[in-house]
Amino acid sequence: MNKHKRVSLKDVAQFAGVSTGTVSMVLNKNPSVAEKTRLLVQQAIEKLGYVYNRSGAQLRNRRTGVIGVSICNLANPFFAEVTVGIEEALEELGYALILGNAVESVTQQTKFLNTAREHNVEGLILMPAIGTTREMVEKVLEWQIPLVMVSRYIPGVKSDYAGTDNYAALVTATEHLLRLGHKRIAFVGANGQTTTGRDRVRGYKAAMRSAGLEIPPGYVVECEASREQGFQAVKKLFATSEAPPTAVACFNDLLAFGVMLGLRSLGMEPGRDCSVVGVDDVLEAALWKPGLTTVAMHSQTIGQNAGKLLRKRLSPGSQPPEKVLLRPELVIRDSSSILSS
Amino acid sequence: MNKHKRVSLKDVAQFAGVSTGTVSMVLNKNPSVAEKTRLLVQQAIEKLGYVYNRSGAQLRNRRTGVIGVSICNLANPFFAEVTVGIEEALEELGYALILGNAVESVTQQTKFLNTAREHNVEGLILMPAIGTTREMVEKVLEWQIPLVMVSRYIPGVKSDYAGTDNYAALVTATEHLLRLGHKRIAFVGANGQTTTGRDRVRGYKAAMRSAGLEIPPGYVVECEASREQGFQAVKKLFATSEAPPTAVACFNDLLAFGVMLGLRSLGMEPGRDCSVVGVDDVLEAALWKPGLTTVAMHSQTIGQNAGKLLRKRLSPGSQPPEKVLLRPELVIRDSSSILSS
DNA sequence: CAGTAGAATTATACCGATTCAATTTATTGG
DNA sequence: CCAATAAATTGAATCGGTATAATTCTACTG
Repeated sequence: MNKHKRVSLKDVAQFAGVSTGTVSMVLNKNPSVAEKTRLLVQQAIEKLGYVYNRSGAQLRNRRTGVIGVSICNLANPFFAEVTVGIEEALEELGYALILGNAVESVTQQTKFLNTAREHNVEGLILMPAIGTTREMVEKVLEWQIPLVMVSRYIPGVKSDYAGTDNYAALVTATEHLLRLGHKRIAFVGANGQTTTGRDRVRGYKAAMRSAGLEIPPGYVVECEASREQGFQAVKKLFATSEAPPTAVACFNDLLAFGVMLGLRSLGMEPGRDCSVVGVDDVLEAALWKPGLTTVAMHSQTIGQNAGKLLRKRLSPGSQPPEKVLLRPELVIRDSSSILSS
Repeated sequence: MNKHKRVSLKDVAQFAGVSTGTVSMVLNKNPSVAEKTRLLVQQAIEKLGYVYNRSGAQLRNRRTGVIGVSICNLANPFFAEVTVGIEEALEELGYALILGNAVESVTQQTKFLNTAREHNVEGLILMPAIGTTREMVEKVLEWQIPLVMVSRYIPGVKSDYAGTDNYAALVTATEHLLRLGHKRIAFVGANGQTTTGRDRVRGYKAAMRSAGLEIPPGYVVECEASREQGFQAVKKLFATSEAPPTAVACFNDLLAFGVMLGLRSLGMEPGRDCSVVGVDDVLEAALWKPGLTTVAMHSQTIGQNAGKLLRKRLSPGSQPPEKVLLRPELVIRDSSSILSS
């Protein structure tokens, strides 16, 4: 109502004829306030159009109700989906998210983490950007702010972690192709920059090895996880190898999309002439033609788990760091099929 | 360094042997502090490991350095990209973003906007969720917090707005097809739930009308924006109409991909037997065979513009609300061609 | 060298809520 | 009906900065 000066708790108290302490208790649903006065205060709040001011509160009682979330790359649908899960889990508990997009730059990431600290976040969720070192994270841990790492981890760092088993994901994907009779299986998207990348390549190699298969040279294509790079990778794969692969396991769905498009541009039909398997099961995967066979990483659930871990960490009593690893799940669609010939 | 009690500005002042006011001035880069004392204070800050506490500051000087961003649906890559742009523009100015994902629910949206207000955000950026009414937005405007709407708008609401001209996008797309000689042009993906949807259909219809063409019944297909729906839409389009279209303008690229696949499944080659045009210019568009002719909407730039508008609105002096509409840009590839026959 | 403009610094009230010991009011048992 | 106890309320100190008026320190002029 009032145009110029914001209504403060003091104004409400005055209007209702009680003390500020009482109003505060009403706002915090303190049971030791009489029903009669509670109503009185509530009416005053209504009447004056009072808006709770967290700045005042948080100064006194260190609780800001804010969580910092550092995202390695928000433009990547996978991490966007993880973020959705985090938001969902924490919003429910009344927390607000302050969010930073590192765009895979540790400088940006550090800058954001420092800002978050100044804003007195009660907890931090970190999807480490490429190049994040153990030292960096340990410095943050010294701040004594509850920290949960998500999706990627940093070896040796003692902290909560939520993710999906990347190693198992590529074992699953590769074994699926093996079961369909494929033997010449390539891997597109090798990338040693993150744990995610390293674990996935390891999974692929392990599955091939335990099937007793050699990986021909050139079958492991290093590249970034984008559609274009997948598109390029296929060309390389089919141009140079004497014996072209009959199936391609990809680092993630984005790459798989690129690979499928690349196959088409070479006159091959994905799923028929060459099987393609992705990882992530982003929303789009089901909408492709052919539908992409992929390994669901449950991005949104990862986010929710991160939220839950943080919630545990925020409540009093200190437990040792916990790692919550989801089991990846094979989703069979039409981009993979039995090897014919 | 200190383990238990956080170092405050007062501690720094004491250690450096100056007053709190001086320390505050150093922190705020106030030029009227002597170089000598500035260094002294800086050293003390370093030594004690002081961390700036915004809670204290914002209480006094109403500046929180926080902007609230309400996203209609973060899982949608288009809006995620817009968010990236917003982050980029505001992070640069030292603002932190508090973020809410409405998931297309006005209840969630309202809840978030209220929280943001309690957190004393200095500005709000709103991508309205489906079902947002004029009344809702006008209530927010009454809060006197600078507000910028993005991508979608609410007719009749007086506020800053950043987006790309959706009407022009479909005029451009349709006129491109008309120039190629097409007359029987269908539209796939009509959807009246958002201004985006309504404006695009309007653009298509206007272009057809000003070319003096009637739109045959069944030529405007209502459906959701997914590949699968595009795939289905084509079948409907070619099954029921006596005179099948020679070109299809689509609500967005995703649908266009579905349409292209649908055409193939009917034995037609997109770009040769039927032209297809999309909207958005997602990364994939260039990789398809044939490359998708589309209208670039520059999602990230929209976000940056929103950030810039807000920055203007935050600086003193009140101008009338401003609408920044990007000009969509036609990107011609191979999915559209001259009408032969 | 006095006088003074200007630069640098300080002291203190203040922002808006919370907290908790102290006080007032209500309730109950004898 | 009073004392004892429980319930409800109050008031002032407090959190950590910032603003500003007042003050001290410098440097320069005539």
